[in-house]
Amino acid sequence: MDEIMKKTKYQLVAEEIRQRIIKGTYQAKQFMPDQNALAKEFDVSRLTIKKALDTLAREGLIYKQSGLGTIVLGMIPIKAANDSPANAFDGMSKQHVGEKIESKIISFEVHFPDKDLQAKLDIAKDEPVYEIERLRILNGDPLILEHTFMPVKLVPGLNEDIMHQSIYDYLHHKLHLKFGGAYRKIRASLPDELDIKYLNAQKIDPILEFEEIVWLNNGENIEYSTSRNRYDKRSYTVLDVNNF
Amino acid sequence: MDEIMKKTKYQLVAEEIRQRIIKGTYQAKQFMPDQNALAKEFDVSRLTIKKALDTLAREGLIYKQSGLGTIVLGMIPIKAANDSPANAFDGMSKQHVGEKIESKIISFEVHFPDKDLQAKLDIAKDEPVYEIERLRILNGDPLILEHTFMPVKLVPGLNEDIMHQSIYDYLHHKLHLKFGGAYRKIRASLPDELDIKYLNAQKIDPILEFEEIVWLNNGENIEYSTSRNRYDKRSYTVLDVNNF
DNA sequence: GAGTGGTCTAGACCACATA
DNA sequence: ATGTGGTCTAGACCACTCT
Repeated sequence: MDEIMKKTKYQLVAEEIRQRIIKGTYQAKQFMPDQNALAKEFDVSRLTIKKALDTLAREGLIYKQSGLGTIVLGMIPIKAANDSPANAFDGMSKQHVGEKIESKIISFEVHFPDKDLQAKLDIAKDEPVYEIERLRILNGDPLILEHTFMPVKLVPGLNEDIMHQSIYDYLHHKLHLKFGGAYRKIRASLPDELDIKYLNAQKIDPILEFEEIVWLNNGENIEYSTSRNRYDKRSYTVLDVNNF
Repeated sequence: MDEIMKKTKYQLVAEEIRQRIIKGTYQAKQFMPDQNALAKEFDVSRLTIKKALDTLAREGLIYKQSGLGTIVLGMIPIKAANDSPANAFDGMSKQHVGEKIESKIISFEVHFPDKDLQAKLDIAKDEPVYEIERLRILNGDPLILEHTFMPVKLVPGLNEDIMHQSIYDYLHHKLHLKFGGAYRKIRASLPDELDIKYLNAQKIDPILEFEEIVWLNNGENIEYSTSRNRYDKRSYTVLDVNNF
């Protein structure tokens, strides 16, 4: 485990109900007990039950319908192991535990941001930024080519040693920064020279590209980056649920 | 407007605060008034304020940090007009109001599902399914090639006339079905013969592919589909926020 | 009409960040 | 120590779906 987290009541309730769904105590495509019954059983208020069910609904395990009841959805058949879940802030290391991750640094520069980058990072024109190109290698196979910009003032002491490991760990555990959120844009694109050189992409191999802005819990933008994935190695998943 | 919806208190509060952020009454990268002050001002309970702020946080307008306060994030610089938002259940028509949408039907068949499709739609092997291939054309340009499977029992009376218009409207307004949620998988892929023929894709043009399962509010799966987008025409956006 | 989930309140306590 | 947002309660009313 990463950190010891004190669980709240609704998290404990959610965990128990999740187990019941997985174990089949609550069958897929069937109604669960209603919120009042669950509140009585767990000896908590109905609102606490509702929060627990909200959590499970966001995971796609159940669907709540006002006036009707709560239906168990169960497992989703197109999920796969190499999907990156939509809400993943952890670095690659957390998504590929027990696998071998290497990083090759292609370039590492500092300069002033141009107009476009000033807007994306929301910084002044005289705020220096790091520009990093890094190749992430999973079990010996080139997987992602990252192109990252970060304000120097937010990431003091960044060096090649850190970049060979996990930048995420450095930000999180050494600098004690916390991520607030991220906005991602996903598209397909043609391979460029760098992709061909480093990702071993063929001239016609499409690239799955992510463009993203990440901000901290205090609202400052910490990163603007594009990352280019080999099309045959990665896909991305999103769960949309009504009424949230 | 599509439907007249009675707004709840927290939706009204959210709307007012959203306006204040847009108008600049609450400045980006600054703290908003705290929840108690807002509760007093709007004369509602603090929980109602919290629900309103949760809504805005999910939109990426603000970020809440326990022990600190609520920070206004403001507009996100990499958003663009042709992005499809992550939570879009509306058909294309709702996303492109005032633009000309046509549909060309490439094939329309009925048959029994194979093992794979039985799992994806969660139906028995003797439940007939529609199989539809449709080209969606926006303002004269081929945009999306859809390949859709739907159980016949859930969509009675489907015909070519409806498919030329909006299937979404037929499901929603004629059959009064309601979508519960969707699970989407996004990847880049190589163009196949159909893409080249109908999307006017070149042999090397990558395709942005969506694979999705959609379920109704009663938990039944209504659709399994793959849709293939011209890489230069569409991108997809996702907002991730911590603590939800 | 009966039963479901959604909203809302007033008040309480807790976890957390800053000073 | 103070103030923030997060959780939790008990009870109430509402909107919705099905019979």
